[in-house]
Amino acid sequence: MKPETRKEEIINTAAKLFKEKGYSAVTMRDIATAMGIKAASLYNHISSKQDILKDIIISLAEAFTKGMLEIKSSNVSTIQKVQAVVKLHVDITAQNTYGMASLNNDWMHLEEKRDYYLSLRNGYEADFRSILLEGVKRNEITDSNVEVMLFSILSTLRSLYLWIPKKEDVSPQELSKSLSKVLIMGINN
Amino acid sequence: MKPETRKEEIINTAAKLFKEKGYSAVTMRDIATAMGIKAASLYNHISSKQDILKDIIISLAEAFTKGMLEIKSSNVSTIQKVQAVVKLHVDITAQNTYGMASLNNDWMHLEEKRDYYLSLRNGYEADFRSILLEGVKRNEITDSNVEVMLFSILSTLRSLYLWIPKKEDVSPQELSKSLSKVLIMGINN
DNA sequence: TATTTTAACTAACAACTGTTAGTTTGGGAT
DNA sequence: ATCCCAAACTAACAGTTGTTAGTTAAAATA
Repeated sequence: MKPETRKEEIINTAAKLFKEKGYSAVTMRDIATAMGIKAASLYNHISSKQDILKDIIISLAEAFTKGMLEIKSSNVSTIQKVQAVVKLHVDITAQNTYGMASLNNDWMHLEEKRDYYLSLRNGYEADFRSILLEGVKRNEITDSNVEVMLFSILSTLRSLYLWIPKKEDVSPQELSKSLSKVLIMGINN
Repeated sequence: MKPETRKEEIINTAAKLFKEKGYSAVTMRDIATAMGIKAASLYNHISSKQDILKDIIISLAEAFTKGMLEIKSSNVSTIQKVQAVVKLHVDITAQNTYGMASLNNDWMHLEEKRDYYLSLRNGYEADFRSILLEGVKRNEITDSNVEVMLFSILSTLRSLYLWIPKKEDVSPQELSKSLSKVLIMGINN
């Protein structure tokens, strides 16, 4: 089913530890011990500690960028686009909750790739903002503070990695649906 | 106006650095250099690195607990209670954005005080949950997934520390108001 | 003026960090 | 049987870590 390579095993083990303690607090010896080997053996598969972080973060960031590109170019209502963004986050996060922790909290420790990551992130935010602005223009979305809406929705979606593991009984489909409802309709009756 | 003690100066400098790189990546020498002194000199004022973290986090966590206690015991509508919770977060965060970063991201490095922090945090969440449940019972709040509402609102409020510094032109009053509106009424038109 | 306190300093420590070099082991291909 | 190679190992490195001990200069107190 899943012929996981040794390198992928290292990356997944590291991501799990990074989520618990953060990148800087995890040592190569921690990762190795968790796998039952010695730290030096890790270097048969990866080139540096930073390389592990890069592999975790960049692939996720590119997945988000790719997903946003499809949503942006789709010909549907603004509400449907927002629902698609919610689904994108739920799906990617459900598949890799550990990696999402690093994406959110450890990106500043990317050295060479930091600027590239930030450009992807800024582009993503800009795309989402323009979806919302278009929705206001089309009268599909309240004409109040778009920045606040953007911030509120993205904050919630970026925190999913903390919450999904605690609610394993909820399927991604259900979660996307109820989350979209709350974000779009609010909580009042 | 602000007769800041040397100890407070250390704590504020540390909090700023902790926000940028995380607790583990900041060294005592980093903190000292930022203040123009040597690392060993810090120990005339604080007892350990962990002690700095504890001072940052516990005071904030207790401020939230205290604020929630007042809201819980106030005799107002559920919507007004939610608005009060939003205001509580905006006010505390606006006053100490650096510390809020540690509260959110570095609490796992509290050693002796970790369990105490977690008990405050869990109590806070439980109180907020019971406010929402009461609102559903009173028909003030949609009878859909309360856990999703709780998660969504708290995620947004806990991310304020990232957003407030970028929008310095927005006053806490305005922010509380527009944020409450988005969280309660949603974004649809 | 004499004395105590505050808050800085230098020097050093033992432990830990990421990483490299060189070696060994065992299984698959020739 | 021989070779190859992936993947583990041991040993060690140079630099960094939080922290302590002991000292010093200036400011506050007596």
